[in-house]
Amino acid sequence: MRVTIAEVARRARVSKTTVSRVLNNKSDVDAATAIRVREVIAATGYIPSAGAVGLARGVTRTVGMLVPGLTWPWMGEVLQGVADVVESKGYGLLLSTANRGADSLDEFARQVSAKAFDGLLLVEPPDAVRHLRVLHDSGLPVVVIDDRGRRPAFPWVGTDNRQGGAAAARHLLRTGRRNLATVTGPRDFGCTSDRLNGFHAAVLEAGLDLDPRLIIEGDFTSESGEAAILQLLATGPEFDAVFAHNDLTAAGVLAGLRKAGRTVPDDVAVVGFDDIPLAAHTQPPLTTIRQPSREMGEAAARQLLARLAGSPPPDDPVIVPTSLVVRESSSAHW
Amino acid sequence: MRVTIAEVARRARVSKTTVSRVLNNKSDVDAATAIRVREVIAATGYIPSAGAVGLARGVTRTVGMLVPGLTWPWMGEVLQGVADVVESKGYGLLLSTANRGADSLDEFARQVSAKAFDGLLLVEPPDAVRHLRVLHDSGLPVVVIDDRGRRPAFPWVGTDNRQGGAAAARHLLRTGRRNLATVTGPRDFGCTSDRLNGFHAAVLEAGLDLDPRLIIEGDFTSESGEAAILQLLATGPEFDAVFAHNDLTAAGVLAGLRKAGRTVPDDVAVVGFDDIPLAAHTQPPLTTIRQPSREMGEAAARQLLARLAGSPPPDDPVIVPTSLVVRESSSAHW
DNA sequence: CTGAAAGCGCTTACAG
DNA sequence: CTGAAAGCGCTTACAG
Repeated sequence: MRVTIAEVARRARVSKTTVSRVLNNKSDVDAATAIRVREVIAATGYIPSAGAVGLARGVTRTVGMLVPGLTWPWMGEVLQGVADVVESKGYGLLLSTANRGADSLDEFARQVSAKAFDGLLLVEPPDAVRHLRVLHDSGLPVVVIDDRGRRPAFPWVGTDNRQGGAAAARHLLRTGRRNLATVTGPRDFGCTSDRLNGFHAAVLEAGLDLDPRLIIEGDFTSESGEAAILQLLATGPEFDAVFAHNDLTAAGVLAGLRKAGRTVPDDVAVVGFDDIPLAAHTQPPLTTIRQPSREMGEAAARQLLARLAGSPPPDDPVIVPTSLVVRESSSAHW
Repeated sequence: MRVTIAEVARRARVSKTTVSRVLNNKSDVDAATAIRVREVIAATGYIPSAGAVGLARGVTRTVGMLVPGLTWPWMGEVLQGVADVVESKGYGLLLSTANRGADSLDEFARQVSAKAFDGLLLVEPPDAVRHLRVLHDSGLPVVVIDDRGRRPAFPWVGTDNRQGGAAAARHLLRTGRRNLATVTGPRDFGCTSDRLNGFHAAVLEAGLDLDPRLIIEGDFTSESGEAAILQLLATGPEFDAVFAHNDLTAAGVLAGLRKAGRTVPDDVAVVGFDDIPLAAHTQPPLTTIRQPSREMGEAAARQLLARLAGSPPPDDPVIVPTSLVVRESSSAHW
């Protein structure tokens, strides 16, 4: 039989009110009484029922997290960042997936309405916009973790895609490359245009320009990277470097170059984006722009918990900077 | 203001009892009354509070999941498998991490005691044994997802490591390899001995044997794979194939062979274990024994939900079979 | 077929 | 410093 507050009260010969007071460290309890109650608590191993506390207080000490899918390469890092701060504050983490489309979103909307959590972390899903109305209406605190570079109506944390694109260009130029090709992400993603704009701006800054024929749209898969390279080699002008908008695409670029007999980095340098685990194990290992997934998770969780603790929503998004990770796919051999 | 059952009852001019009945599809409600109540529910968007229902029913419709860490390469697949079945049954998933050591386990034990969930999925953590006592005592239904090949005291789902090891050996022998080296996982992991035993048995079956000098203990990191190869090349007998006990180690093996100037697969064939995303992108792409992580997650979740629905605990563990994935690191060029 | 009442396990004014 | 009582939002005998 589970021990309840009533049982503890009985054994300590006090009221439930008093037990509740020592449980919550209210100051006005006689020292001796408090000690007696604490002894009973320790002896019985009593832990208040989360559900009952939640109902009485109107708060669950749980945060929800909705992710588009769990198998994306950087999701583990994001989750770990979130879990670390959420757990260290004694909150629970209720995880939901938008993996099964409308069904999952409906199920999720139920959880929101059922007040199953106090706040929500949202890793921006493809098309949840319609469903997000529920969130607004419910007045639930939300922080979005944005991997797409859209500008949501909620507080959000993102990374500096523009800056990352610029860093890629500068690195390539610094190591002597002049004819830069790009395999982008899907055109309608905000991060794609940010990465491309930053890349372009840095090239202009150096007094050079990008050849539009060397910009190919990909879709973030390695297949699209390989296809882009084969197309460039067949029909495009010469190039001595490729900036791929993510590492998977870059891996495809590497494969395409290998098939075509081009050497990396001697003939062509390759730079990716993300720094997923894969990047260190391609051949050659991939130079890339590290996306700080874990830090983004941590920052988002911290921001949400701050709101739950009463802070007002921040005016500005949190932007965690990218960083350049140099590996062999771009090292200058000259 | 949140709408409650009382509000619905008032608007529908019935008692809360009746509303509760139609909510839970009890049969004995007048058809017309039921319709009226449903209309009010639809009009107000009423969803019962999860916390209140849980308190009244003594059940949370949430399952807990404790994982050693979120950044392991195959964890995403396991999580997705679990999430898919848990969500499809309308359960919530409360995720906890043992990442911060004793602290996290304590925090987790509190959640268990606080009855925050109805059942638990446990991805076997390094040393949670001591803490697991809480679980037993609490009478909480538990299913463990076992990546270590230990034999826990709970119902569990695992994969057939022995069979996987055997498949690796048979594949290598079938493609003409005769001098088989192995880089194992840590010696005290059950999966290490299972994989090694299966491998060895298949070799014996073919009328051959393993040279003990060609068996090196690794620790599941790519560094250990690379180190093992360099050591073998320096001091060991010749070999024409390597079976690494996971893909990360295999990636290190590939790197070591490359540095030593050995060609894969011509000089040496390499087979890994797991089939993490990396495996398709090494150079050459890695032949490996696929560990069915997602299926394991699904199976475990299904089993747990069955128990929550009243099924007795199964006598036997669920063993999801491995499968051989042939890529270029082992294709016979002869 | 329907409702009043008790109960789930807590917290929180309120009164003393 | 302490306790009786009401309340959080549901469900479930019980009675009719």
